Amino acid sequence: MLDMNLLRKEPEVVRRALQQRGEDPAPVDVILELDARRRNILGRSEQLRALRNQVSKEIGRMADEAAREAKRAEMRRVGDEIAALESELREVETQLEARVSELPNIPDPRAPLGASEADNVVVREVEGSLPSPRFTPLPHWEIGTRLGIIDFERGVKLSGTRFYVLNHWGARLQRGLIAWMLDLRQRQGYEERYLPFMVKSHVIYAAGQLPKFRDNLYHDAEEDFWWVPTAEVPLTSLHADEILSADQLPRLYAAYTPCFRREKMSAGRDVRGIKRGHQFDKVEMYAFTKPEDSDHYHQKMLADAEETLQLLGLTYRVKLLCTADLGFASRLTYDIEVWAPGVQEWLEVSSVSNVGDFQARRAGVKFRREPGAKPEFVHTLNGSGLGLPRTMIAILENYQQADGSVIVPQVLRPYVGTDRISSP
RNA sequence: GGAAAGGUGGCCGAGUGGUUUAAGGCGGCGGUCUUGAAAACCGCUGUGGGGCUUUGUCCUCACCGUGAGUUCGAAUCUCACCCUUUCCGCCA
Repeated sequence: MLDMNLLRKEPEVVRRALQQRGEDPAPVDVILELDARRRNILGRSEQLRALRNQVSKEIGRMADEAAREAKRAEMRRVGDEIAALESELREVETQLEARVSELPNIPDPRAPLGASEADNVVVREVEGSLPSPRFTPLPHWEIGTRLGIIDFERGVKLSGTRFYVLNHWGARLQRGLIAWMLDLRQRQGYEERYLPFMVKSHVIYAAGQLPKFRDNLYHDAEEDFWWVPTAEVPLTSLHADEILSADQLPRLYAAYTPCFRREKMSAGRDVRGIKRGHQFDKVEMYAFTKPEDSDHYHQKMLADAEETLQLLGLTYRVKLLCTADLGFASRLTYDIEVWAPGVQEWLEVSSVSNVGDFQARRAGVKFRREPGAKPEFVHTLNGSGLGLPRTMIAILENYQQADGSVIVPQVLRPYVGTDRISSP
């Protein structure tokens, strides 16, 4: 949610932001109009309320019954007027909020200007430690099927397209990765949280997934429950409507959750393999910081995500997203892509974003610099650390051997329980 | 799913239609006293919206779980809902 004061005082900043994102700036004018109407109606209704409050007190003290009844009749009319104004006010406020809540965040000036994802900027490429193979690497769906660790057919039997079953070492590899990543996050200073996988609609809203991205979410038809599309959603509201003290900041969290996405936007894309499923696992990093510290923790979070790939020995690159590719809530985002030689593709395994106060404003997360000081909104940051299926793809494809087996990366061996996967 | 009790400020807790401008206490902050601290005493101490010939120790509105209603006036009365706790039932 953008600050209404910013919209009033510097509407051109918001218009420019929308243009940079490739969106229509027209809603800004609609919003300013609604805001002016809101304040006009509010002023009139409050004046009448003040009058009624005052006269009501007088009525309570009056002795003369005739005068009393006259005042009562007068206040009945005032009451009707207030009711009319307030129903008008509610309508305007509903529209205003709907419009403002659909505005995306203002891009950071450091986000490169661009028209599409083609304008994202590669800021660094880091070579992994693995020797290049002397054979043509297979894609992970071949490796997984041959080893019997990924069962696409039974996934489809149970739940249809974009689902799969992991068998034995496949399941253990994923579970080991999750446990290892959570332990790594802890060493890096993040506190682990186990979270609800279904949340109320206000929680989805606070993270910025509603109202705009309703189509990509699974929703329980009978109750007000939404399946989380990422742990970022419940983490955003972990401190909703709280005022933290300055010494409680920063708060760094890590959480494992499955993620559920309808993928309506990418129907027919990436249907092969495990790259894009309706259900996938992820370890997420999240931070609440003072505004002046968010840049620092953005860099830390990026470095922490990168360390994951370094420890796995994988080749990756870091991209700075251009204004057109930036997520709805984000001001500045780095994507980390890992090289997968089987599918011959850079796979996005992490997205690390500084959201500024955008989500904090929606969720109502504030802090006080010192006792008695006026509460301010915190900044929030989120980063994948990492998405599991794509990390699995990278491991299977990079660590595959000529004989069809897959070496388990050194750091994962205690977690997975084997050095090499050569059969189910 | 059934029954009962309950939901008031950071916390505890009083408050059944108008001196409530939400008592009182705890906690927090500041001060007096003290070499320092404690104790004692004094003062301050919620959030959000709106306004401006005075940006202020300013004016005003809203908020006592949520929403609707009754009333000139609601924390207080009515209705619906939500949540919490305890017990019973079912259950991993």
